[in-house]
Amino acid sequence: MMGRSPSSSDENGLKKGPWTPEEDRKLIDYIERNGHGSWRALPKLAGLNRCGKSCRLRWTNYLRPDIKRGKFSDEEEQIIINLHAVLGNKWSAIATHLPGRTDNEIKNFWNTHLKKKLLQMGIDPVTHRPRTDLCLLANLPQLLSAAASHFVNPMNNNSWDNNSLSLRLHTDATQQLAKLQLLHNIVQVLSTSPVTPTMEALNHLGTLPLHDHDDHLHEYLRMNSQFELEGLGNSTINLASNPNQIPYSSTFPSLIDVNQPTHNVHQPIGNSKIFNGDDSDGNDQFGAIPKENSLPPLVSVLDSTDQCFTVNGMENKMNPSDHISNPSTSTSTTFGEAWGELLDDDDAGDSFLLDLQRL
DNA sequence: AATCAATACAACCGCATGGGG
DNA sequence: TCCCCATGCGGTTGTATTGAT
Repeated sequence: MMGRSPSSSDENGLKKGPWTPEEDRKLIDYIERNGHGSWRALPKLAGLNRCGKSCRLRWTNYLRPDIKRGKFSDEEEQIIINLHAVLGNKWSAIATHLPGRTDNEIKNFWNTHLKKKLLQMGIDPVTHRPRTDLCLLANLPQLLSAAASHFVNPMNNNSWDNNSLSLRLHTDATQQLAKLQLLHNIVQVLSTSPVTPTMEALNHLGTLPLHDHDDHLHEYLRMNSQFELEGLGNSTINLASNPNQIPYSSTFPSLIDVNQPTHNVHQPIGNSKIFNGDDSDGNDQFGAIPKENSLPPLVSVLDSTDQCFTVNGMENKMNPSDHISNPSTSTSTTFGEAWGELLDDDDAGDSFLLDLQRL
């Protein structure tokens, strides 16, 4: 299709550049009859004026019969993102989790689509952590919009077939990773924002029931915001900045250690093993997470007086008590309900995020 | 309709790795 | 232990295609 000039050839007179249908046919015919054997010897035996390496690449990246062609599904996309967060640019390792996809295809898809998508979500595609080189508040609507689509439950997607149980289970695990990472991003944006209503909204997290399967979320929220989530009722939410606060990363690791190369830095959540492929021997896949990875402490609502914030150059003044004292206000209620939906893992996301956007 | 820029992706390059002698 | 060779892998390039102006 595309590629190098068809007229190019190397110093040995071997052809380079795009393959012709005739060359493809010769290569396929030979391999189907004889297997590839020695790639170096293959071109001569197959009647091809190509180097063995070129033949190998053509076969493995394009002609192999088990290659799955066409667009990446949402599930595949999610798996790639989450595996990349864990494995870094180990395209071949990622490819082992996506049957029919080549490392080259995944790499190209990452570079042309997913990197940009993550950037739009406010996530650094290298570290998978929130970007700090932009005005996060200004980008919050985009972040939430991206999150809304991100949280659409893939289990309800018709694209699953009956033979994809492994992929489905895998996605389930990576989905949890994705959620946690995105929650991390959102909380980070909210917690670093001086805008009072976001803190008010976060207050209502404390009233939410959590589900057994959301232990990680539970722990994440606890460590990030110092909420007392269990048996909270109407008890006070401690949002105060605490100098002794345990960095969440020390007990609940970020998915990514921004300070380390991405290929050897990641910890599984809790003790769970998430991936069962080639890289799950656990020897040195998961390293320690430095303390710099912690979120900044949240601002105390209780201590706050009138707070000023600026959006798009306009100064606003909010009295947090207006919101805290009235939990029935629409933003508070919808945030809490929606957060519950999010944690409920069913119809996660849309209403919650839309409500959050209104804050 | 023409031009330019952005995108997509096959293919290439060069280094890394592992096995055999 | 060292060297050579075959293959694997990740990064980059080059060009056809698509979209915007």
